[in-house]
Amino acid sequence: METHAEENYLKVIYSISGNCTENVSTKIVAEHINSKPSSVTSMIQRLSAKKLVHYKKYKGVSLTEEGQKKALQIIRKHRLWELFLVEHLNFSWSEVHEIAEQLEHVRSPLLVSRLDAFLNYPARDPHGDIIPDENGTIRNDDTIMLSEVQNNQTCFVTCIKDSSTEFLVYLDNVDIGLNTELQVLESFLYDNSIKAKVAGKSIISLSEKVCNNLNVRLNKIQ
Amino acid sequence: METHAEENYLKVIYSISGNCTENVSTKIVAEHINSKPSSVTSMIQRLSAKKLVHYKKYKGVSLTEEGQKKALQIIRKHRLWELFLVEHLNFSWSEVHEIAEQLEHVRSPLLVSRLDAFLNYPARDPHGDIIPDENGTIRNDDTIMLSEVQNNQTCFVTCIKDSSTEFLVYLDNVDIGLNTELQVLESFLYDNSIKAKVAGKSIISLSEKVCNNLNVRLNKIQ
DNA sequence: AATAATAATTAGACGTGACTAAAAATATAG
DNA sequence: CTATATTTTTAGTCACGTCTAATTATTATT
Repeated sequence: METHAEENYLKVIYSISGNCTENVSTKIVAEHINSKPSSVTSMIQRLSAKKLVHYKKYKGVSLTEEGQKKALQIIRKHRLWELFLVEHLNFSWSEVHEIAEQLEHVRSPLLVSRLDAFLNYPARDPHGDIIPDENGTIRNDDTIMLSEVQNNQTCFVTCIKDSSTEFLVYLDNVDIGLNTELQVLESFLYDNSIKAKVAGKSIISLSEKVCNNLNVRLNKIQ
Repeated sequence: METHAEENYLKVIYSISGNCTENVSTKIVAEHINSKPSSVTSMIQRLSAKKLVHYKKYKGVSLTEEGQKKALQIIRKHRLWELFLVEHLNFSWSEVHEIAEQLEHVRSPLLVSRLDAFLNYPARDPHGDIIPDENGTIRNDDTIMLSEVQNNQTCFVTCIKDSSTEFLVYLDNVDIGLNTELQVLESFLYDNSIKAKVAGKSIISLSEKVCNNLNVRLNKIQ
């Protein structure tokens, strides 16, 4: 049984390292969780004692199988609640993150499966992220980063990876959302920015950071 | 801004003393919250410093206006979530308490009002308790305790005051639930138990404790 | 390879919230 | 109205989770 804080650490470590479970530095975790490296170290040591992370002093941290499973349970809950909030309580997709951060810690396996059923066993949350199943499995898909798309190819946004308010506000401003069509016109090696046509209308420039935080699919229908 | 523990104390103090905000002893609070009197004292002192309770050493504790308002906000959330769980996620009324204890601490005024709207501004939760409004006001009603009903009067259960699993299991067992018809046949001064006809069918004996924990209404339709 | 810069860890402190054991106050009984 | 029983409070400890400051490793630079 994990505390809320422990659950948050697992979730953040997962979201930084992804499925590949590479080693993550104390500093990066601290930045993501809005705390200090020393706090991270002490928590990491506790998680290590619980065998939820692999940890070697000065060598960074990675999730154990067990830790990853727990992280994915939290992420599953987070995404199910987000979808509930958007679909049934009329929240917009940019408002739900903070509330879901709280709801994700509610402990009741039955509640999660009932919510899943209520939402009709959804595949993705309102940001387009795949919702892990009860076992923590994530269905494969053909999604790539916008930065990987070739010139003149057209693609569709499937996932906003960075869920910071700043990014969401930016995207609203340039009229990019889930399923928006993007045609890559030019890529600039100089700063890895691209020029793209948004929804067949406006032409704008997108920075490297933006391109790395948008996932897209080349074929329209999934 | 209160912690979860503080919120739980406010809620328990309210549910012991009720709207009359009478003084409550340390020991009683400790029993309700499943902790020790010394722990209660230290929390009470903190709540007192925050001006959420009136407290004089050795004289018990009562909620301030502010404290009562906060307590009612928590109770409002608790009851709204309980209703949501029963009406939309197919939980039975005896299963929801524990989950609602967690959901009630989710902090988001917008979420509460959206949930309220989603549930169509309900007046009562699945146990028959009145749901306080946004201002913490509880609508008056004509509910009395079963122990106050005269012989040969017929009444209908409006509220199960004790929400312990033991009591709920007991009620299931004797086929008493919300809105069940009860006809009081005899009252025994010896132990304040009564003999009653349940739903016009079985005749059973109900202890004083049971009679004090069931609220009823004399007219059928509220 | 030695030094400077950066990152990670430890040490020590603090607030929260609980506990036990002991002391103080209040209530009850003879 | 004492003596006893009960309740309440205080004192001291502990785990969680955070912080700052100081120390130790690692990495980058020259």
